[in-house]
Amino acid sequence: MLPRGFRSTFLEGLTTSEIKIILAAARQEQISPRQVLQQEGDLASRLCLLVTGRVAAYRLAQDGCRLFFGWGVPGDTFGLVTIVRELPPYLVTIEAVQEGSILTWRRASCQALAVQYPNLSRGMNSVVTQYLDHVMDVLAARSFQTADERLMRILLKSARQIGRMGPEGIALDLTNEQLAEAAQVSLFTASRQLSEWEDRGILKKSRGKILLRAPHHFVGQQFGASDPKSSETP
Amino acid sequence: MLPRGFRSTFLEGLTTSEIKIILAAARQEQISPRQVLQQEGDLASRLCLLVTGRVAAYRLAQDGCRLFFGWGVPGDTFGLVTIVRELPPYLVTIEAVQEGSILTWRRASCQALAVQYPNLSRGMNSVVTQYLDHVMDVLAARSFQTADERLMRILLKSARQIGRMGPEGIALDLTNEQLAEAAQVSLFTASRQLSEWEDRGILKKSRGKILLRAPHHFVGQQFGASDPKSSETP
DNA sequence: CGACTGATTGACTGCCCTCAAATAGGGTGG
DNA sequence: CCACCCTATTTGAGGGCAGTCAATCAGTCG
Repeated sequence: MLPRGFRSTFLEGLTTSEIKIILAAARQEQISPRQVLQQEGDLASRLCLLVTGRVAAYRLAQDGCRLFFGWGVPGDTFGLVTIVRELPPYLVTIEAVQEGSILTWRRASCQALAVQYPNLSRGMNSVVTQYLDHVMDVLAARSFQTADERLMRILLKSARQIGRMGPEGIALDLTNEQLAEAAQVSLFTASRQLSEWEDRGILKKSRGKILLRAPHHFVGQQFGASDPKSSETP
Repeated sequence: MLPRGFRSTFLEGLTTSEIKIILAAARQEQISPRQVLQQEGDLASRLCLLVTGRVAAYRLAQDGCRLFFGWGVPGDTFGLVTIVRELPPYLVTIEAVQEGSILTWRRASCQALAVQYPNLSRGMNSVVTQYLDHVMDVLAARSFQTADERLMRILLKSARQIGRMGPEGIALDLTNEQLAEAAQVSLFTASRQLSEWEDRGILKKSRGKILLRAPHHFVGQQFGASDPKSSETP
């Protein structure tokens, strides 16, 4: 039911047999680009585990501007708000950006499972905590970093999350627009900065794709962006 | 042990007798201004419930700049990361800004309680989810609102959280500096804007205090800042 | 070979931060 | 009661980062 090598914070700490039971309670579903898995504000009725594919998490401002929070990759979970008591609305919109598949649990079902398996409950807690940490990082970046630094940050983060390792470097399937949105930078600023980096040989651009050449060369250089936790080298 | 009328998301859904048992496992402690209850990055060893007083939650940037996330008021809980599995670091620093008192649980103790009382586990989940929602709101404000709008947003939010109702309006114990930090605005921008609002009669300033006159007059006026959920009037 | 979407480039603008210097509160000690 | 100090606050001038706008260019797909 799950691909080989599948890892998920959500299921961490559970035994194989427990996982089997929990998965048995789920429904599998295919997803396609532009499909909305959950909509911010709708009543939270189900919890999703992304099995394959890629999704985007964002909020809509009143003027229609999207506030992007991050990508979701296999192993990530959405709609965790489902298990709190008062039938609350989803906090963010989740939209598929690639073909893929998800597992879903209905509200009652995952509440029951959470009570029965404390480790599942803890897993959910871990996931929400990770999201909290991540959003605080994004806020810190938005507050203290320049547009260029944020852009590099996103490039490196995306490389780790959705990059495909190749002989010439790490390939990313991202348009300038997606990159700009993720880095909270205007489309033009992104284009300019990427061009400059291309001139410097740091990366190579093509339509809808970025090739990061040997990112280890410039990780942790002047960009405090890579990973604040691991950059404290004693 | 708890003041009359004490409410906390953390303890919601628990019976009185359950609460009694859970509180019995806690240690009470007094806190004073500038005292740090937990430090970002330290290993999470205890969970705190604020009983009385006021605290601030923030992160430190590498250059020492503080990134303020919000106030904590009685009923709020901190260090929830304590209950995840891998003995992780605290996500934020919590610092007292007023005299007050807290209840604390040690790691092992609250993990055991969480397993025994699923409703406590759910309560923790609710709290973390609320924080996540809040931080996403702050990020949205930072991204889409002007300095003035953010300032007004903080004024209104603070009024609800820590305002004291009086005959002339709502009194807030906040310095310009605290306000500026919370709104992610420079001290000077804050001062200027507050002066303008004072001229318009919207508020009255004195050293370290703000008096909001009849805030219902300008809530939801040109400021999309008040409360995005309730401002969607059909 | 069009048509469409994605990307580029330059010029301009504006919000808001920075810096410097002055001003005012409010408590303290004489 | 007054002089004093420390901190909070004000005000103006100047500048820079990055966003907006408009127009053009390039790559892909039918």
